[in-house]
Amino acid sequence: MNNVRFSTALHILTLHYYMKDEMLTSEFVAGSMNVNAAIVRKETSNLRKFGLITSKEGKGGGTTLAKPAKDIRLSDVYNAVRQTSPLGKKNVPNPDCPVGKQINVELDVLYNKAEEAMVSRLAAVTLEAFCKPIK
Amino acid sequence: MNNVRFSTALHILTLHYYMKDEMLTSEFVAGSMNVNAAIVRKETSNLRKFGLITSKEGKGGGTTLAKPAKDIRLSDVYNAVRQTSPLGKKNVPNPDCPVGKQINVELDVLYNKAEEAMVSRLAAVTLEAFCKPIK
DNA sequence: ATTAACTGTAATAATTTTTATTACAGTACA
DNA sequence: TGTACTGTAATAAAAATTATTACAGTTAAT
Repeated sequence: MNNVRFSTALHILTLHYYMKDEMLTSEFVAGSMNVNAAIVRKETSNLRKFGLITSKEGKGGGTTLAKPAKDIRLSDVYNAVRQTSPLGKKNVPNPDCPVGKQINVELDVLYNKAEEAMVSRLAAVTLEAFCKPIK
Repeated sequence: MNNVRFSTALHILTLHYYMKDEMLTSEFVAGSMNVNAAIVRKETSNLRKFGLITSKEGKGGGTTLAKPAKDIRLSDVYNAVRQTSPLGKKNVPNPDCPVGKQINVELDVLYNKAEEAMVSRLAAVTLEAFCKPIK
């Protein structure tokens, strides 16, 4: 998961916080971020599926926060964009080797513990708290 | 950092633990892992730089653990292979937007906190503890 | 001293992942 | 009925990751 999605999603949400309850277009958001508007739409669409954004189609449409920033935790954002483990991918080892045969089970357990620790830390931060220093 | 390096490094170390103090060749390790021997050598070479492996060149050479498995923490392994943040990359936002101008500073702070939480969790596990269940 | 079996490392090719671009159907407002 | 949006898919471009090949340098054994 070496991509820009968490950063992108959080930028989108932060911008919405900054702009109060204004409806924002993907074009506008893309401008703040220097990325393509289609990418913003793809991500807002995803965030909507996770209940963080509401969107309105058609003329005068756009997106807003689905709930108060104090009720959005950064772990929610993480879960919305999460693809693979933060510790990376696993090999497909040789099953004829005792270590190769068993290691991925242990790695799964470990990866889960490590990720959980990180996610707990993210859960301790609300969108509001994150946005506060940005004036 | 969506790669296989942490998994690879931990596999290498686990195999050494499993094989006691035997000197292992990159060919042997690669066989357990279904990867190329040159990749194993690249990683053992890196682990050596971080003091986790000792290696011996020439005929009869190979690698061994540099210290007892109980003295190796999985955070050491993480630090040896770490490249980018586990939360991914950041955008290069528009500096003419107030949010775009400030967000990366806040993201840096957040990314560091999140990563630290994960690394602390890894530090709580020794190589020995990780390897124990692998018979 | 020569050969064989290793590590270390670099160059480069192949593959996979990520991001950008383009296009257009569908929706809503004026 | 036109205009301004979102949603989404297809595809191209770029970047990151992994595999392969090659070979110099080292050590041990004969």
